[in-house]
Amino acid sequence: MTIRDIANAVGVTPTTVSNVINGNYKKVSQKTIDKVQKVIKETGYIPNKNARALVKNSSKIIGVIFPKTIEGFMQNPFHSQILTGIEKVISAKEYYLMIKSIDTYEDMYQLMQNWSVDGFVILSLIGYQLPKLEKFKDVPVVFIDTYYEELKYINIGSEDYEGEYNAADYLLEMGHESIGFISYHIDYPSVISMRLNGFKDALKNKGIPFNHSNDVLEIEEINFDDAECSNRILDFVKNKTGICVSADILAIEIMEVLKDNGYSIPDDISIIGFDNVYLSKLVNPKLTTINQDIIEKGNIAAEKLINMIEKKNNKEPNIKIPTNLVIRDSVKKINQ
Amino acid sequence: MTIRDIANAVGVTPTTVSNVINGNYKKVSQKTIDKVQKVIKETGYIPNKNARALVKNSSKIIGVIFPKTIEGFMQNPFHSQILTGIEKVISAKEYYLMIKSIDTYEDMYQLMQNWSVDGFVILSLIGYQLPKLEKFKDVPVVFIDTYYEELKYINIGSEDYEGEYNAADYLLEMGHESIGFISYHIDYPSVISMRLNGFKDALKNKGIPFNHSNDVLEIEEINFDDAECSNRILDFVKNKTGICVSADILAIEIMEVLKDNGYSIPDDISIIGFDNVYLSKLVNPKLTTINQDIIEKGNIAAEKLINMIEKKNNKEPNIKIPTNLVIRDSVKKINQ
DNA sequence: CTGAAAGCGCTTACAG
DNA sequence: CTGAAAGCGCTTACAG
Repeated sequence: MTIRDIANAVGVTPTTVSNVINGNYKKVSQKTIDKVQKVIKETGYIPNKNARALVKNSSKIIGVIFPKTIEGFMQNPFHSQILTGIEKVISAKEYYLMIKSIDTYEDMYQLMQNWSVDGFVILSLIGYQLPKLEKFKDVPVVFIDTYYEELKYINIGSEDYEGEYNAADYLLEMGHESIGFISYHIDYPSVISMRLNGFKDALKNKGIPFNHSNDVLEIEEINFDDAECSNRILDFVKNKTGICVSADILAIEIMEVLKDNGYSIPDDISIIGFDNVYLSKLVNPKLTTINQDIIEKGNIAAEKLINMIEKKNNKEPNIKIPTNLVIRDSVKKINQ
Repeated sequence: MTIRDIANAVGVTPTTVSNVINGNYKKVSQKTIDKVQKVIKETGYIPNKNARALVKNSSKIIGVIFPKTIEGFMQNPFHSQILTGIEKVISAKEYYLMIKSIDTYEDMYQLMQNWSVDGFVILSLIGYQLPKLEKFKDVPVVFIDTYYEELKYINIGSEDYEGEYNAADYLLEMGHESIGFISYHIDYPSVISMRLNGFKDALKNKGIPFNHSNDVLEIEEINFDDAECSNRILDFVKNKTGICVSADILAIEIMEVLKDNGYSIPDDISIIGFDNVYLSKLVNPKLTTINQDIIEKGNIAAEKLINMIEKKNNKEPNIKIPTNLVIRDSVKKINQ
């Protein structure tokens, strides 16, 4: 069933049918509009989007790009919450959602040109991976959690520095004097490196010395069956009373390792996370953490992108989602 | 940049370029193939997929359909694990992934016809929602976790009946004699109703009476701040020593409610879940549950669908992923 | 207000 | 082995 079939059934031309479908009502008489809409309704005709995209060079498709991760695409609860936020807005605004997890930007160009994708949301990609950005010139892009000095595109981030500053400061205020920072591999600049900066400055402002090799532990992946992995953590923790972990998921796994090795939390060691994922209030002890509204982050990213697409507006400002401390049960007050 | 530009640059016609792009090598001399590929490489030309989809009436897009849920699209860890499995296969086979969460099937038809989607994976939809299936005749569809007698399409499910039978039987074997079943709203037939059947038959085979209104509790949604919700759970649990919960996520929330109300698990009450989501080994106590390989389920769904698309094969058999009991810390042995 | 015609960028018989 | 031509289903100036 094509636009021509409808035209024949009504007794008009495809031009006229196209005009009513596209709401160009000034060009068509009310009588014709009614007839055409009636037939469309009766037949259940749906226009072919490929044909339309071909001629308009625009598809109403929004591409969402995730980094390929070890544990797999959506296994990261942070990613799935972001996607929840994005999907909600995209579907409300009647766009389509195409998803791809990529290793390199080449894969993304393909997607872009292939389908005349109208815009992209790009998640958590490391700055130095960014290619010459000129290639994007024509397609609106919104980044999420990407730090990159030369980034010419809007980024939706969080108060990473401020949040981790507050996390460390809270530990300090609770009487901890020897605290450490644990994270996944640290790229520079990145969400994690900004959080580390916040951690360092909190120490500095309280006059506590910082020594990277003693106070920072990078972990690729927690493997519960790997003694070496556990040992690195146990070793790191030995002379400390509190730990800032750069992400809740990692914090929760570290708590598991510690508990499995006889540590009691927070009595033996205090832990504070970051993100406030859904999980963090379900674990034991409930995780004290830094909250950010992840779904809202997805919402904003999608809204800004659609703004850029529809208003041809490329000067949307960067946005930082606020963070705040959520006190639960994983940090203990130390008597000084 | 179009196929015509490439043709001009090489000094051939679009027909020839199209043939080398599509691998019709018998129709082109090696010399020409080389020249065309060289220019394509140099220019970074990527064919327009919309044009191709328009003429071939096929897009290499696979649509994945999720039910709209209260908590939001990807907030359900079960859904995100399925998607992880699907995405892996789809991207390995060089298909594209379009995602939509829907309320009704109408939305799905749109997607299908709009983009000439090659096939669908449809998740967790309730049988009675299914429309007259003839509409699908032309498009391969794979269902996941859909029970429907007249389902003419392949379904990838799990051993829901067997799994819950084993869960209940395990509780019984551990000496529990008064046990209940808690789930979200029960549709018939559905994953949950099949699990309930397994629960009932386990009781029956041990000669224990079953009374629906006393032994089954349906909950729409856990609201931690709603006293009425907590009270229903506390009430239900009062005269029981063990509970089978139809899904880990729900089991974990119920444990929270019980713990908040002074229950100690498993000492005061034993809980067993279903699904073995990632979370279940991170909560306290670690949840005893029925394992199913959710990612594998996604993999299989995508593989079967692509088989159907490429082999024009509609006779793929239904598949049931096996389940098995995973004993952790949320069930206590009772002395009789 | 309506229609004829060209064109979006491909693919595919068909002729040579 | 190569090319001319038609067509996929739309939209969009343009003429009337």
